[in-house]
Amino acid sequence: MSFSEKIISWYTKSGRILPWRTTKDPYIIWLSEIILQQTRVEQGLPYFHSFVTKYPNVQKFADAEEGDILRLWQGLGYYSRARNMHRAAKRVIAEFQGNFPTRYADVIQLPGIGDYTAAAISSFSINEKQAVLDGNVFRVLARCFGIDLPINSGEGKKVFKNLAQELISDSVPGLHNQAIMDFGAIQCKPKMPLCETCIFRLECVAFNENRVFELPVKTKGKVSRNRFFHYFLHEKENAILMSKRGEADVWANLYELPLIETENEVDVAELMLHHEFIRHFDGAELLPINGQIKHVLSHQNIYARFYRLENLPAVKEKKADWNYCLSENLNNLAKHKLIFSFLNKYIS
DNA sequence: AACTCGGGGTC
DNA sequence: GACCCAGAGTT
Repeated sequence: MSFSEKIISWYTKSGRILPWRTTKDPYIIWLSEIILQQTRVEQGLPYFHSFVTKYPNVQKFADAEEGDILRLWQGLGYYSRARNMHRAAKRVIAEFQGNFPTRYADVIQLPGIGDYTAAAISSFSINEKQAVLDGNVFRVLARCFGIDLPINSGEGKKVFKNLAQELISDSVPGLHNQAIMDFGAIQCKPKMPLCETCIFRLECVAFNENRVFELPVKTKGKVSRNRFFHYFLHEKENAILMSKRGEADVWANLYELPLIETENEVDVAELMLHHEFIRHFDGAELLPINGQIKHVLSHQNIYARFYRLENLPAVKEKKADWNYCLSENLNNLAKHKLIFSFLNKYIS
């Protein structure tokens, strides 16, 4: 039996049953694939259901407001995925007459769709022979074939891509892609892989050379930087002063509370002397609401503190991105996790 | 090639 | 705390 036949045989017995696997509709497949980028199946599942329900076809998606899409995406992270999806949907309407493309060469042109997602959509929808290369495939191939090239290097990506494309089934490439990814997720897991019951025990290079825990190899990236955020809760007549973030930084376009960022940790007295604080909130009392909250992102550690602004008759200089939002309308705004966790806890 | 972009699970 | 997850876009 070939590698492909073996892995498909494993999959038909032990694979997962997932809602997007029962369709050939490229739009539904696209929805699931974007949601699952760098996201666990269990984390993405509820979002998949809400998106399919609210936007059952690409026309509905294209017609939506970006704010509504972001709000539905709220809490999932990597928010540029949602914005790119909106742009992609509009282009499907304009350039493909609303028919979501299926060919690799077509879908890879759309924003938010790279090599992995193009291979997934084209192989799942029309069985185009395009091997997917995701974290699971890297791991399975690195171990089975004993490849120690870093998976995040240019050479490594090329070698793994060629190998994956060599191994893929001629007759059922879509099934093969599903199978190898499920195999990586369930059997050939990053930690505690199930080698004792593995169908590749006899030929797996890593297993036979006792190198399972060394593979795959990945070169380390830069260490996270630390940032210190100070958020201000200012309530006025059942409304809360909210701020919309810009395009450049994390959480682009999402709503939060007015923010002052400092280079280092500062206490309340220092914060009240900060030039931005004086510019906007001079004269107000500052009541710390909680201690320091550490919010970890993949590339930065955010140390956040929240303060209540008291006895502030009016904000002196209101930034353009600041607006009062009635508390009953807070749910209409797409907020990032740090903020909606805070609001859920401290605002009734 | 290196950096940036979230949030959550596992060990 | 370190690593990983159905990766992609920008510099």
